[in-house]
Amino acid sequence: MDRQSLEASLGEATRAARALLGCTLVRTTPAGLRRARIVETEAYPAGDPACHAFRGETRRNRSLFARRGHIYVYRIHRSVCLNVATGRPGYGEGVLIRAVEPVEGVDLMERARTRASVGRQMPSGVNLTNGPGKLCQALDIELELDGFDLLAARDGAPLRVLPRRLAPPIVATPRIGISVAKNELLRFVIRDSAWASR
DNA sequence: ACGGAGATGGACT
DNA sequence: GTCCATCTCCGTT
Repeated sequence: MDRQSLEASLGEATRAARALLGCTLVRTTPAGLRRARIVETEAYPAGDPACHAFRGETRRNRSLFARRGHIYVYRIHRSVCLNVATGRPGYGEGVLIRAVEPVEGVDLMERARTRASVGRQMPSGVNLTNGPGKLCQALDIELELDGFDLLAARDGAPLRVLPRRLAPPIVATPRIGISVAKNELLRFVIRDSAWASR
């Protein structure tokens, strides 16, 4: 099977996970503006047992079934994770954003991470955003943003994604932290990025 | 009402 | 590598 038909069989999520690499997340809060480049993603296609939508739609995973571009934000232990839905309505699938590279508003990110890490070592450098929970802390992404439509967002919206100029070099690896479908190459990283999680 | 699981992060050995 | 903090949702009672 060639790569195109393989990706087609895995759904839109895989293409989107690659396409999001190099794009810029723009976060606007009363505190100011933060920008960060996406350097690591994971695809969770429809029909994948590791996908939160695998067992059908529930109140929690509702946003994964929304139209392409809606975000699915959920809590895991003490962390919050950010996903972008990629399917047509009724197809639960999406992309987990696993790491970003700070571009603007680093001071705000440091403050947000420090606030969320009271009593622990102050996060800095790559440690600011090199994990799915860390980037949500740094960008103040909370559960309230669950269901927000990224693609309808305009200038000044709480969260936007801006297209990249050039397609970056990409490395595919197995996904991290899951208990099923561990061997699928559905984690995508910008090659040699220092800002990836591992 | 209750128990368990979870796409994690941080501290520590 | 190991441990565990601490929360939400979900399936079952």
